Amino acid sequence: MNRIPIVAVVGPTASGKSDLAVEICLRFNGEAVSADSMQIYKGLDISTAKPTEEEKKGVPHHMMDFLDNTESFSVAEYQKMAGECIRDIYSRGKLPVIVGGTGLYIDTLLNNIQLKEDSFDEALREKLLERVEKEGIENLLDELRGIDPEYAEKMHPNNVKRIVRALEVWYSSGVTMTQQIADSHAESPYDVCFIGLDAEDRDFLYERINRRVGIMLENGLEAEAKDYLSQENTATSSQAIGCKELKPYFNGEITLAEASDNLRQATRRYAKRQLTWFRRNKEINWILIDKFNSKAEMQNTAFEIIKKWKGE
RNA sequence: GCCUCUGUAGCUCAGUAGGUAGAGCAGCGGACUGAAAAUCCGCGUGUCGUUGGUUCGAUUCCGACCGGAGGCA
Repeated sequence: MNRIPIVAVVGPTASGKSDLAVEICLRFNGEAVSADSMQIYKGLDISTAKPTEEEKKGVPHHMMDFLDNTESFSVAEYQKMAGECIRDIYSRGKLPVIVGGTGLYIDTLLNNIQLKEDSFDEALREKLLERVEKEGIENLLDELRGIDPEYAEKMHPNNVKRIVRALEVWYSSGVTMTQQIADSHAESPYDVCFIGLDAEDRDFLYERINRRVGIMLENGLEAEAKDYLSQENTATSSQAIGCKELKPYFNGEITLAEASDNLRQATRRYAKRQLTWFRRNKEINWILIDKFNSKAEMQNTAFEIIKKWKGE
């Protein structure tokens, strides 16, 4: 099979992915495809650190800034839409460059994980969540033990989301979660060159995060959050770091200084979880951003990795 | 200069009637298959300021010194 070549730039927030992706696109005639569960939304420009038109340097960016924040979204839709984007970019003779920090989206897309059409039932999920309220989670976990003991074994009773989801899969499709995962593997139509950004010194990354949050506040994060909170919004976009942390400040419960500390901390923790996710991908070529004297030097290293992968 | 208080984890502090110590927060590690910037799980990381003394044994008792806070001059 003729696989589509793709470069994927991954890593924690504030590591410089967007920047590097633009440079890679310019150097290798590529177009960027965002893999970020929050940048898909219109608005939230500051809090999701979307690159500005100036920063995009004329490079087309896909899967970004297209969905109204009243709409919910999920990995299945992402996989479908991003897959179409990739084929389109490739058909025009250009290199698709995936860039983002949402590990689930990236793995599902690039590993071509097969998600069953009929294993998804939102109404059923609501009912199961009601049952959790009424009967308690232990009951549902017991039920799962009878259906899919292997998966239930791995579930902690506090893990309501996954227990409910496992039952949802069973009752909607008649297939256990364990079986669904086993059935989901398929050959990937992509030939991927993974580039991961990280810092050797964690504090270096955290400093960048702290600074970035400060800049966001200077650039009007407060107004953006206030505006966002005044609208209706879905579960998906309301999970973004930004509004959540500023809300108690708007309600007069904490000071702005406390809110911005919380904002920094939430972002640091997010970065840590992203690293945990990406570290298990052994195909990633890691670039340590604090080992370079200049941005150009770091970019060059990435270029070399891509050239080698292309066989140039 | 004298007196008093104080020094224990990255921070704020407990504690040990002498048997090398524990909470909160911070932090670290992991999981993740249709909510994923979400959600869940696990982990104290320490020359108990330094140095002598008493003691089988000192973070704990005593002395000196160093650092910090306050008071009297």
